[in-house]
Parts: sequence; C-alpha cells; structure tokens
Amino acid sequence: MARGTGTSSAKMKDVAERAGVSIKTVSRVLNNEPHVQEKLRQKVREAAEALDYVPSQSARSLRGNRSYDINLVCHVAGSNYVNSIQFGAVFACQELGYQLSISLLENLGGKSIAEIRSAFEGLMRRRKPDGVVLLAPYANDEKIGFVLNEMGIQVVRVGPVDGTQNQGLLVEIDDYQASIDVVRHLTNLGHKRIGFVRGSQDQRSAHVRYSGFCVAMEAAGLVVDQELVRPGAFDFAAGYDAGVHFLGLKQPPTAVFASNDDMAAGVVAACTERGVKVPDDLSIVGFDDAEIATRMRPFLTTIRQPLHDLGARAIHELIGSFNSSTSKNSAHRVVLDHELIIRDTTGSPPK
Amino acid sequence: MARGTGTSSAKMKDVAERAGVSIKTVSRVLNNEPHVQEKLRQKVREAAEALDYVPSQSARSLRGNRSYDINLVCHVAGSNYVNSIQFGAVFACQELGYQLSISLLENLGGKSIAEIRSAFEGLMRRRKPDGVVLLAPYANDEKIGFVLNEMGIQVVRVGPVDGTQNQGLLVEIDDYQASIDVVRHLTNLGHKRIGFVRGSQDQRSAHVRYSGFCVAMEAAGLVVDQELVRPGAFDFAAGYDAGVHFLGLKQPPTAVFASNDDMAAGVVAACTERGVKVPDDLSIVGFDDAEIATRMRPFLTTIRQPLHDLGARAIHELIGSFNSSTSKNSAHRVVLDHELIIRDTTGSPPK
DNA sequence: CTGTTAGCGCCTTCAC
DNA sequence: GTGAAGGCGCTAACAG
Repeated sequence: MARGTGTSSAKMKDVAERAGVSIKTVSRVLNNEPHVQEKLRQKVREAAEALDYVPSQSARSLRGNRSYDINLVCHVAGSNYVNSIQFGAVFACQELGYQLSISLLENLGGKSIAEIRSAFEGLMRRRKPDGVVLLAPYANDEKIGFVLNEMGIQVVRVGPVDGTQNQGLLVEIDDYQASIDVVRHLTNLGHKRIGFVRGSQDQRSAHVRYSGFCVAMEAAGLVVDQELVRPGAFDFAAGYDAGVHFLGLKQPPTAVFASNDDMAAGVVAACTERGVKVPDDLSIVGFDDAEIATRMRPFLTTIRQPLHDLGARAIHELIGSFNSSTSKNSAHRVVLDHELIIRDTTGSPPK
Repeated sequence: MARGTGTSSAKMKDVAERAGVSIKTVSRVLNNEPHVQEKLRQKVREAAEALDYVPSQSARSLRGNRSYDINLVCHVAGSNYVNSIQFGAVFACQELGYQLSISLLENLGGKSIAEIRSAFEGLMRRRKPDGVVLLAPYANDEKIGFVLNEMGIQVVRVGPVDGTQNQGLLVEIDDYQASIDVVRHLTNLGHKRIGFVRGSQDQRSAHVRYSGFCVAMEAAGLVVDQELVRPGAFDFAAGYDAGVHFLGLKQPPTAVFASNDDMAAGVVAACTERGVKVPDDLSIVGFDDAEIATRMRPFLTTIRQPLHDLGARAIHELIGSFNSSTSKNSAHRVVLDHELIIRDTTGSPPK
C-alpha cells in the first residue's frame, strides 16, 4: 500500500527524508530562498522530482495568508478584446504558479461605494484573491479602486485611465498616439472628409481615441465635421448604424475611422449591403486587430493592440508587486507598443 | 485598534466566544449539521453575522474538504465557442457560490497516461478543484477522464463523446440530428450537389456531424461525392481553403455545409472574393450560431447551439452531483435543444 | 548555513 | 447534545 498509489501525494516531510535534510531546508529550496548550499539544493530538487512532489496550496495559503489566486473582473459581455487579454493572463498565471479566476460584474455606473463594496465582497468572500485585474469599463472607476484598496487587494488596470487614477499598476498602449497614426495614414492617402465612430462613453479609451483623432485632424489642417462624428458602443450594430448614416449623407465621408474592429466591420457590412466598394468608395480603419479583422473581406486595416501581452504583462506586474519590497502602493505604468496594420480596407479617396 | 479595521477577519473562535458556545458548535451550525439546539443555532448565526465572519477557504480545504473551486480546462486557443460556454459557466458558478478558474492545456494527443497525469497534477494539485469541466478536444479523451477520476475529481463533459465514455456527467446537443436538419433544409430547397467541410479529427463532434450528414444524404437518395468532402480544423482558414477548392471544381456544389460557423464564414469569404453570389450561386450553412454568423454579410444560416446554457447547465450538473447522495460516479446525460436558424446564405440552387 | 518549535483556522475523534 | 484535544502541510521565528 503505502505510497505510489498516485492518489495521495508526497509531503514536504517525505522530500526531506529522501534528501536527508530537514523540512525547513526543503521549504527554502522550493521557495528559492538563499542560505542553502548548492549541493543540498540539488539533492532536494532531485528528491522532489522523484517523489513528484507538489506543494499544497491550501497549507501554504493558510500559513502565509496568501491565496495564490488572481481574479479577473470583467463585464457581463464577452468580447474578443476581453477574451484575448484573459488568455494572456491565464497563461502568465500558470507560468508563475498562480491561478486565474473570473468574475462577472454587472455595470456599476452610478453605484455608491457601499453598494460597490458589497458587490465585491460577495464576489471575493470565498477566497480572497491576492490581486485583481480590472478591465474596461471598470479600470477607470475610482470607486472600485478605492474599495479594493480598502480590502487590501492589489490592483492592476488594463487600458487607459483618467489622470486622477495615477496610482497603482497600469498596463496599456498609447491610444492617443495610435489614433494619430491612423489619421496620418488616411491623410497621407489624400483623405480630407474623415468620419469617426466613437466608443462607449463609459470607457476612457473611447475618449482618448477621439481626442487623438481631433488633434491629428487639426494638425493636418482639417476640420472635424460634427456630422461625421457618430456615437457608438464598441459593438457591431453601432458600426453598422453609423455606416448607414454616413452612406445616406448628401456628401459622405471618403474615409471612416471606427474606434474598434467590431464597429469597423459594421461599417463595412453597411457598405457591402449597399454596393459601396471598400476601399474604392470608402476607406475604413478599425482598432484592436481582433479576430474579425482577418475574417472579413476585404481584410481590415487597423491598429494592432498586443492583447495577449497586455494580459500577461498585467499579471507579471501584479505578482511582481507582491514580492517587491516597495511600498504596497507602488505606482507603475507600462506602455506596450501598438502597430498600424495596413490591409485592404484603406486606399486613396475616390476620383 | 482591535477589529473593525475591515482587513483582518473574525475566526470561528471569535464567533464561539461571542455566542457563548464551543468552537465545534459553531462549526456544526455553519455546516448545517444536526444535533444542535435551535436556540444555539440562532445565537451562533447572529454572532457570525455581527462579526461578519467568513470561513477561511484555505483552512477548510487543508482539512480535507471542498475548495468551492471549479476548473474549466480548455485548449490553448480561444474561440467564440469556448468563450461562450465559459461565460455561462462563470455565471452559474457565481450564482451557486462557487468560483470558476481557467486552465490552459497543450494538446495531449497521443500522450501516455503518466504524462497526462503529471500535466493535470501540475495544474490541479496546487489547489484541487471540486470539479472539472472538460471541453473539446479533451471531453472525449478517455485517458484524461481516467486520470481525473483517479484523483477523485468529479468531471462534467460538454459536447458529444464516444460510446465508451458513457459514464459520468455529460451535457450536449444532438449534433447528429442537427446535421440531419441542415441537410433536410438544403434538400427541401432543391439542392443535390452538397459539399461538406469537416471539423478537426480529434473532436468527436466533427465525426458525429459528418455521419449525420451522410445518413441524411442517403435518406434523401443522394450520393456523398468524396470530392465534395473537405477536411477542416474548425477555423476560418480551413473554410476558406475548402471554398477555394469547391469553386475551382469543374462542377462545383450548389450548397456547402460547413461543420462550424468560422469555416462557413471562410467559404463565404472565398465566394465574395471571386464574385460568386451567396446564396444565388452557392448556399452555405454553418454550425454554432457564433458571433460571426451575424457579423458577416449575408447573415449566415446555421444551427444554434445554446452555448451559454451548455456552460451553465454543466456547472449545475456538477454541483448537483456533489450534494446528491448518489454514488459519486453518477452518470447523467443531458441533451439541450438546438435550432436551425435560417438566414440569408441559403436559397434555391442556381437555374 | 541549517534544524527545531510553534502554530495558521478548521474539522474529525472521542469523551462527557 | 455538546466540548476538548489533535493534526492537515506548510512556513515564520528563533535557536544552534
């Protein structure tokens, strides 16, 4: 009987015995702590390997007051954006010995601090995560940051955030510059009447992209015609509606910049239905380089956001902050590179 | 100082003191065990409430009980299919007081039991989940089922599974019947030359859908021309390739049934590029009713799979099985309804 | 540099 | 019906 059944696993004690050292030494080696001879290190590692030893997370958390759990809070609506970030995050967690769990949160807009606190406590009661990843539209909510802070949970935000939020961890791309890049691409092609489809008002990125657009237009000596600026909600339907609107205009734009790919695809769909040629009659640019960008025809010109890396980096920052001796409220902002991907939906303006 | 800081929480001991009972009594009450006077029950509950007591998950699982954690194992490639199921699962978990965590697993095809065991142990032994949700392509892997079973982890599979696997929990739709529905729709329209794009060979659903296709063709008195059956991998590119192949044939099919929406969209894209009209020249049907089905033009005719419900139901079955007194290996199979959604990619054959 | 001692918070075993 | 010990596997604190 004894061991070897595969079911019951080896404990630290077993490893210690097999390696001929004390339990504490095993603990030291496994946690990469200093003050152990290289020889013993080897021995312990071999013993652990041979016994197929896996540390018990429960025991560890109980003793160390850590859960080794990171929670990704997202909105109750799956999108390729969220899923890609999540994917990168799970991957990084696995690599670092953490576990990623997912929470869904209803829209909290306008809720009081007390309500928000209770929502989070309900969510995290069972197992308090060591850290939380906040995605749009929650990344920019200062109340949520306050509540989490109060609960002693470290936070990392992904995506642009208000100036007032400039504390804590942040991982993003330069949305502002990316928008400028788009407009520049379009004006280089000779476009002058450029339409814009905005994102959801409750997401900071929507505003940053719009202001980048405006500034770049101005820099190019062009005016922003308010008739060519349409509201949106980062979804296909909004893009489609905007497209229908643009095409119905007496003087339609020759190019449209949509704040994300789903909306750009919607604009293209409106064109396709009406026999408007893309890019011959209308150039279209998106933002994100989501899956849909290469699953539509023509292929979408867009800004590539390294979604996978954003997620992975967020996790690395978070976990790094646990181990860093810096004050727990270490503010750190990392900006990843974006890239303009020129495909088939942009060209010179008609005639 | 003392308590009230919100950060440090009350323990069972504190509750016991406040209620004037022993620790064990508190434990009994909180776990709804019998043999406690109603009076004490009340007292304990009040004390717990007043102290805002939350049991420590780590201590609980260390002592050998449940983790209230359910793990969703999926392949290292996000897809709308997986994400939709996951969404339903998270939602259900939240409702039932469980937490959903995600694991990514490399393809295990052809690996030995020992290798699989070690992969899972690495994944789960850190914190053993109470249950695991297995999605394609892992749902049908009997070795994985064996290993998990050996580890004492309850499993629920989503999607079709081999006959040999007829033990344990299973949630699926009737893929076979759904395929028959598709062919019937096409033959009713008058199609006789019908092409088929297969799914990944390692997923059971691919085979079930194909055999449904064959049977229905035969039932309609049609032959399955092997030149019109193309391999696929459930992704856009495979559909596109198949489409290119079909359109290059001397005698192309008048309709194509692709085993999922991504591939159907690929076929449509091939048509769009070549100026082939859908559905006038070629009818196309997909499977899943994923996001892309309504983000492409024309809208895709497809089979709707209740992905959200499949995920939610899987969780309910799993958690239900924990509480049921039935033997732990309760086999249960639930089949959810599918629906043929007729949109704009199907019509009568040309001429 | 290494080993011993004491719990972390909970639940099970056994007395009362 | 209820309570008092003891230990799950690990690591912080202190010896040696």
